[in-house]
Amino acid sequence: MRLSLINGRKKSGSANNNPNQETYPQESHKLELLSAMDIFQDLPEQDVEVLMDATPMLTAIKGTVFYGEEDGPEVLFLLKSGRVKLERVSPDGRKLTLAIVEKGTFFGEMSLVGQSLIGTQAVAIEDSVICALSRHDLRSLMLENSEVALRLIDVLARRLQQARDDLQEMVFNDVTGRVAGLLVRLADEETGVVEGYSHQDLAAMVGCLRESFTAVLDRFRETSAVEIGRKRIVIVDRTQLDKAISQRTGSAS
Amino acid sequence: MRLSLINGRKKSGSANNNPNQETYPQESHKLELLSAMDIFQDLPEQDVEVLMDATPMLTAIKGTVFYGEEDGPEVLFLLKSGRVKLERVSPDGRKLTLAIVEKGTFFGEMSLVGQSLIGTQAVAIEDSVICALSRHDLRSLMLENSEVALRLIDVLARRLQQARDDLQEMVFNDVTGRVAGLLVRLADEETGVVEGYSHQDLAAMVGCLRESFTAVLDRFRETSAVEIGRKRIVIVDRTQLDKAISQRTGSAS
DNA sequence: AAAGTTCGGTAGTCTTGCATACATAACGAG
DNA sequence: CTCGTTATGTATGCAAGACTACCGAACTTT
Repeated sequence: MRLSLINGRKKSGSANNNPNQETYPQESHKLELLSAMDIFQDLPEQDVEVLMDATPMLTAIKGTVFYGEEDGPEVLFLLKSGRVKLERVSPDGRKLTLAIVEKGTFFGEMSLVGQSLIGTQAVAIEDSVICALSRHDLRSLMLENSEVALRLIDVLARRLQQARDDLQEMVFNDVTGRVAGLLVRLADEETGVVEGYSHQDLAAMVGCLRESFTAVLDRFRETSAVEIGRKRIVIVDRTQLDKAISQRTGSAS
Repeated sequence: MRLSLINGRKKSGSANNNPNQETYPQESHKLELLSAMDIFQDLPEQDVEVLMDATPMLTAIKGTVFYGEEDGPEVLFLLKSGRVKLERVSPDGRKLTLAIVEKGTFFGEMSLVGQSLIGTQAVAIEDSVICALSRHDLRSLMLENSEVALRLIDVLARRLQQARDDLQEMVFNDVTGRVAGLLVRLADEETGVVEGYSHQDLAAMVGCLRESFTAVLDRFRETSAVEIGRKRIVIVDRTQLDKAISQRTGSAS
């Protein structure tokens, strides 16, 4: 399925390759963190400072479900650092991962509409620092700073396109094709490595059973398309994966 | 699946119950039509007039694929009257209906991003009158009128939620559940009538074969949950449909 | 009214992937 | 180093639904 990483802005302001090095947030970090947000790029620094005072900051450690157990407040979450997974849970406990949110961008957009993220859970998959911007504050921010609104629209439009791509892939492709697509999308461009996800995690992204995922993966291994390690998959022959994808999809995006 | 009608604003300004009565658009209509758009509600009338001059108007007769054969211009479409279906087509010809757009709202939002509606076709399912607003014009409009941007954000956020709901329903529900959900959503509140869609159309909305749809529908008929006519389905016992939906989904929305 | 086209009903085969049930291995905390 | 936990490998029955192949009825176009 077309599930993709929801990226913040590309150019990473400063070099932070040691996510674990970062400790609990301090006021001094806030300014830097906020101005790194994708939707605040055009915002003058002084406005960011004002914003800073209005947004409480919280830290979620890896594995925490920090939103979604029950209806939360109407706020837009700003992910400063770390990574967050948005997922839906069926009554019988199956899970579907809708998206993975990377640092520098927002989530919880339903708060914009006055509804909270219905039925959606937000889970930190890495230690994360998150701001909560109230609906009201965001609204007045956007009224005064149209550029922020335009950025937001831009991002929302992309995500809508993305969500529809996901749906399309779910309908037109079988599990094999979806798994292939997922691997290609998750893999590191250079090395072809997909790391940090269990089969369970990956299965929740393509909407199938863990067993089915394992089986598909194993078929790829037999044909030497991939190599498998614990929580680690390496794409060896990408052409095979590509072929599996375009079986029925054609190609697209 | 959760596929829903994308509605314009509820209160229909004037009484137009005779869509077929309406002929080709005249300048005199334009003002009225434009101010009925959901995203232009807060716009002062004079601004609407300016806008009016900038937007070419076109008419698409029922059945026309007026966008998507090849990449079109980067515009936001404003649907003045009629109805439009957004669909994806797989290389082997299968179709998936993403959404049905009703009059008074927009579509083609991807154009804002510089990506077109990739792989998406827009088909008029009723004779429709459509405006095309250029990316540039929309942008300047929003910069001067933040309320328009806010409305747009509101609508986009809802659609994103909707698209994710669709995805969830596709993954968690079987065809029976999806069909039940679709019927309930499409049916007239009062009468329970779903009219104007062929089995083929409906199958494309839940992402299954026409034959499968017919089979499911027939099972509902056997248990007297629905009555069937040509291009017409009447929900008789809604509780049965509801039961089929919540089999695995729980409920949601 | 004749021909063509869309619509809907049915039936049988075959594949996919779900559901279930274990088994084994790697890891991590004590 | 041991025990509990997490991650992964495998196997098998079974049902849903895709795919294929028709057939007749209703509509519509000329």
